[in-house]
Amino acid sequence: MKSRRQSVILEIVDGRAVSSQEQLRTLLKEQGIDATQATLSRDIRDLGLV
Amino acid sequence: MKSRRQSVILEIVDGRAVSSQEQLRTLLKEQGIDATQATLSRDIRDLGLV
DNA sequence: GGTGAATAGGAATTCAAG
DNA sequence: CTTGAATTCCTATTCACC
Repeated sequence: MKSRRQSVILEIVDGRAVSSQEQLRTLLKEQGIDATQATLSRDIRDLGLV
Repeated sequence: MKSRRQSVILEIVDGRAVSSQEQLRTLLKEQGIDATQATLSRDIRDLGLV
């Protein structure tokens, strides 16, 4: 689910500095969320993140 | 010459918004300066540009 | 020390497909 | 409308070479 994934992304980014989409991918996986780099790229754009 | 090239880069960037190193490369060429993407990447780092 | 060619690396976009 | 795989695009780095 997109909104769930995006809210977890915001939590992760809020807590620590994430330096790459692949790292974010790993952190999301630890939270039980699987997504590809393409999807994370879109989420980051949608959320207005750097 | 490196310093000459870098000062022209600063002039170009000051005037307009440059969105890629290839575009900068083209603009430099119009000024008679030839350089590769690798060199421009180093110049941008040296000049502290984004 | 500065440079270009080639390569690696990361991110955005395309192209089906669900 | 959302996604993953593949591709494309852009930048940084490596590896000679001068």
